[in-house]
Amino acid sequence: MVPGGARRSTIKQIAREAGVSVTTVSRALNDKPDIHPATKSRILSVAAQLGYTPNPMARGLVSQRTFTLGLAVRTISDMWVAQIVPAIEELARANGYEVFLSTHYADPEQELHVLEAFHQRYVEGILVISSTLGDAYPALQERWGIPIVLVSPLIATPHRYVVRTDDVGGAKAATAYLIQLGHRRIGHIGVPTWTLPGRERLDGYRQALEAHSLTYNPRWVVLGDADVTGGLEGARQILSLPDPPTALFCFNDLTAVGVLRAAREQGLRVPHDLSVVGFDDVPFACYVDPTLSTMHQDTRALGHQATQMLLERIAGDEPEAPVELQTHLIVRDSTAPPSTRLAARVHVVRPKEES
Amino acid sequence: MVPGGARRSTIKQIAREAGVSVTTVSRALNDKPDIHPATKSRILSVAAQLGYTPNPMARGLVSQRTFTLGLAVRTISDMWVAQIVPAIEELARANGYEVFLSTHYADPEQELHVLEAFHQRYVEGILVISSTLGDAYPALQERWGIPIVLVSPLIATPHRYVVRTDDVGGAKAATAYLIQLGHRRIGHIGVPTWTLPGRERLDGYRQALEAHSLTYNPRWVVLGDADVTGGLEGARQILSLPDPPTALFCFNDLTAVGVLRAAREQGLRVPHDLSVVGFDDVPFACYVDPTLSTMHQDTRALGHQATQMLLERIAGDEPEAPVELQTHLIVRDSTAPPSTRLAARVHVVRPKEES
DNA sequence: TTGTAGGCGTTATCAA
DNA sequence: TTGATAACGCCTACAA
Repeated sequence: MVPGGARRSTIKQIAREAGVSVTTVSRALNDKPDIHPATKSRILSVAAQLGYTPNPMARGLVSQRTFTLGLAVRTISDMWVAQIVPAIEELARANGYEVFLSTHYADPEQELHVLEAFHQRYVEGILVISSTLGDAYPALQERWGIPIVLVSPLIATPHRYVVRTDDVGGAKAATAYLIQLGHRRIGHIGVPTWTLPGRERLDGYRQALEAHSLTYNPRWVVLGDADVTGGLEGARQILSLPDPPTALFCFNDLTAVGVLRAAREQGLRVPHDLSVVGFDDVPFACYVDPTLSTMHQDTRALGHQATQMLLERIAGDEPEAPVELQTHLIVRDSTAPPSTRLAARVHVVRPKEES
Repeated sequence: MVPGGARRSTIKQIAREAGVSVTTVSRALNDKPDIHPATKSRILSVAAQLGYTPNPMARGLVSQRTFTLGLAVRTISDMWVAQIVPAIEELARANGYEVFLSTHYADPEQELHVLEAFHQRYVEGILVISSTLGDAYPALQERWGIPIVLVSPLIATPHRYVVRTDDVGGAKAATAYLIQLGHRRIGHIGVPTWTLPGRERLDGYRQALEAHSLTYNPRWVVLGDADVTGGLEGARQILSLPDPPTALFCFNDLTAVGVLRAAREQGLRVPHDLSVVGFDDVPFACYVDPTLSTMHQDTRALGHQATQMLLERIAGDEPEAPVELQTHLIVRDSTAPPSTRLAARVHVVRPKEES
């Protein structure tokens, strides 16, 4: 870098310039009592004129604080995550914290690396979205002496400090909604049950069926990847059954988009021939065709609450935990009462020349 | 936090434990010469056993280094950005740097705040994606004494240190491709020209038309927002013209998705009645229906090159700058040779366009 | 090959 | 109301 511009002013310089001691400068800068208003304002103006900014390292060295948080996410290229992150960053920043961001790609080994790197950087607290370390957190916390808060863990964990979505409830509500529309044959495109959300959304789905005395048909349930391809393949499989369901509750909006494609492949019109409900309510849910009915997650609240919890714990308080946020149903165009395929061919809802 | 786990070991403790001075410990830890292999290994094992991690603040205080980078992005909820960020983070981390992430929402005031916060945190360098401060960077760099590197600035800038995409070239290639398919009436759904990408993609579009002796029809160009709604509204306007184009080159994939919806609204089949080309090649480009032909941007390279440039400048080197990365066309299902449907709606066909 | 001493910029504890 | 002075943890001359 160009030399010359780099030199920073210190309290020592301010002290010299203002004709006082560094102690007095420190007092003025930190709004401490026992200082004459006149000297204080003089010092402040000198500081401003010198463009002084305190050195966080020097400060941290004595105060043992870094005002830094670590944030580990599975990937940033996930719209659900991408909505949570800014909420965290904003609240952290509003409290004087800066946040280190890192990706763990749902790999426990990588996650541990990331967390260790955070610890080495003396972060004051760690936030993990879609955590995969399960049992490890209480011990890590204890060992490192810093609080760890989990947002929607991917794996079940004994850790108390968790902010998550009520997946069971959301899945139940989504399924109940389909039942209420009149569907009796409802399938589920899910993800493996070793993941917490996968298991719980499946559970919610089953509970809703049970609550309405509908029998659970395992052939209407396919567990695959939590992306478009997963939804596509799962739906292909289910829709080629001799007795396919008339509605599908999908793990998330991505899988729902895959289902939409599969339906199109098979010449099924959504929602007329097939109703589809997603989960998450990511931004593009209202851009696909048809727009997606889905369970809305308040990602902003998720981020805020988690950060809040972390900051409270850093402050030494004991926040209420765990926190579970509710979802709510967003009805768009991918759901409707069931009809038979033949009837569907009579009504032309949308011009659809293909197939 | 639970007390007890918090205490960190220091070189002083290691020194005591190993029966040497702190200097010797420092030497051992930093691979300095002039130390007996035996003492070194003894010290190292003590350090390991104590779970020692150097205090970056103490270290930074003397070395004047933080090994921290600042990364300001417009928003993280943009798939294009979300692809660049991990590339930056990975390379930074591989070089021992941690990165602070912050959002500026394309607001110059907020961006300045963010950059100032970075400066106050003593970051060693700053990366800005979609920067909006235009003229300010050289002065900020000079004043703060730290390098700033821009990734695809939103606003034209005299700043040298820029890594960007060849927008003109990409737009030209996209348009040329449509021409080559046989289209003679090609429109553009763009964004305002006070943005650099907006202006350059429009320029590229016009250059391609000119190069093929096609006249530029201003009514076939609508500038709006760079999102789905922008594309939707722009396409509605253009497609309701008495003589609409048979192909549209869109500012990005989002606007292209909007165009797809508008086409559907009007009962137009893509690509049969209307060809659509996007820009960016974000992941969902191959999930929409029809899948989107688009100009691929190498977001990974964008992030890597920018980080590389920044690290080199931090190291005192003078990297080649600016860097411009090429795009390449991805042909999917949203483009085809023109057919007669829209042409039929044209009342007067100028002979020139028929050729 | 090792150790001593000084300082990085700041805050905290005392005494003046 | 102020100012020495001693930390905080680490590094780097310089001395031994």
